[in-house]
Amino acid sequence: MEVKLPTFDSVFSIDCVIFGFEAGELKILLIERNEEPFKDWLALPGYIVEQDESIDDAAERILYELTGLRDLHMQQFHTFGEVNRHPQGRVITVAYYALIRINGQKDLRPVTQFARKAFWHPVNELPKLAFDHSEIFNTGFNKIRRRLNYQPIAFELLPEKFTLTQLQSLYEAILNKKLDKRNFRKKMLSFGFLKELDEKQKGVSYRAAKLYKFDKRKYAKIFHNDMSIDK
Amino acid sequence: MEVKLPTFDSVFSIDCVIFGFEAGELKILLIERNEEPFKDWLALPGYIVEQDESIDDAAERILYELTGLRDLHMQQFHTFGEVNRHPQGRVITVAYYALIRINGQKDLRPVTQFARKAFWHPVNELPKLAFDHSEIFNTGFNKIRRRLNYQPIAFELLPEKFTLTQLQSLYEAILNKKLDKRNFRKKMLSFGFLKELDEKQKGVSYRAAKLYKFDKRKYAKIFHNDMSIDK
DNA sequence: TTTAATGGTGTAATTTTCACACACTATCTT
DNA sequence: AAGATAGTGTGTGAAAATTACACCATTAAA
Repeated sequence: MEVKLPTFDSVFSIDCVIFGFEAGELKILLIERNEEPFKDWLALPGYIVEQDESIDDAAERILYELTGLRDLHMQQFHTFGEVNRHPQGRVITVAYYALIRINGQKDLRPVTQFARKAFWHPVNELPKLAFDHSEIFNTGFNKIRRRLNYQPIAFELLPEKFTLTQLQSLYEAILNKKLDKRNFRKKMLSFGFLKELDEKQKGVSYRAAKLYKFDKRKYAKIFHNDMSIDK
Repeated sequence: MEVKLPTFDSVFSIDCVIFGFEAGELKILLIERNEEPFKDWLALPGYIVEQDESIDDAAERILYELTGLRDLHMQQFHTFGEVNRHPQGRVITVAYYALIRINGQKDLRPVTQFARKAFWHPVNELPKLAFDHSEIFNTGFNKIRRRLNYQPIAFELLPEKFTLTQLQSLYEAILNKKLDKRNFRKKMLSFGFLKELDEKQKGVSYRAAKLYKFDKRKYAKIFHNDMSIDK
């Protein structure tokens, strides 16, 4: 059974790679497509940009429509423009990423019929995705890995109050390697933008860890410049 | 006198920020436009992507048509998608950069009528450019400044054989600060990818400096991995 | 009270970064 | 040929950052 699809001329689209961290695992947000092409496939949340919206606005709108998530701070990271990346015609897509705390309460509700559902999936063992979305994901993952070194992106993935162990295991998940506990703590604390709280973890069946907060104001003061190389 | 211009729907374009280094100064390639809008203005080389070419291919073609330069290694660095960035309609542009040696011999010849001429202009004291090209330039300049720290891009700007002083002054031009000569040399040589030649500079009226080459193969061996943070 | 699980801590060796100044060489000028 | 000019080339010590490494402390559950 052949499905006849419309084709189109130049179209812009947006695709989103949204990272979350839950249960010690790094995850991304996927949707199950409800439309041809690639009906029933898993894909990154993505759709077509309208005439009268900037691409940044489009990214926010599209993510919301497909997943119900709003007000993330998304950043563009690459544009994919191979001729045949979309079977229906010429579609150039601008890829965005964001990092957010996964919030168990809020569930993910697509607003359009275009996605059947949206859900978190561990970044390890990702299935094959629609279009060139696997490649888009990989490019995005490499970007945030690099960016982790000079931007405070990890804190967007953790709850407001977190333990140093949680922070470390997030770094380990992103960088995909083990870090030394003592050195990690020493270094993180030396930056001076972590605020130690008077609270402790609750509900654990072992010694409770201290909680910390990321202090944006201190961070901004410390790093008005970048951390460049030489002198 | 009002000029009536066609408008268009979604269009992709490419704009190129091409860096060169000459006479101790960092320069970029500009064109003088010969078409409305912004006729007679200075602009980055840029034009519209065809239906049947990838954006990477388009970047090469467009740069060639507007400046006569070919076979550069261009890399995309950002996509600009504000709604009103182009007065004639919706144009989303993917910006590319490249770094090349300025070669006095070859002159710059636009192949299309769209550019009246193409020429090198120092990055300091840039005039106001057409469209949002000043912003595109700034974004690109910041990108290469950062990339200088982890990619061997400086060597693309120098002649094949160069002195350490030339290399240092290029770094200084990009980073816009003075570096210490002894520390710079020590560090550069410590990387191990500079090959010292038996030749010396010629035609200077002072002690001639040793010439060096960038050794791609050694570079590749040394940096198969990235230079990440911690352990 | 024991066990299981994780929290929390310090030091020494090594490497990297940084600040800093002067003698050398080639050419040009007089 | 002597001196001026202009850029080349080199080393060290202090300070800071990075790395490797192991054990006791605390809590809750069994």
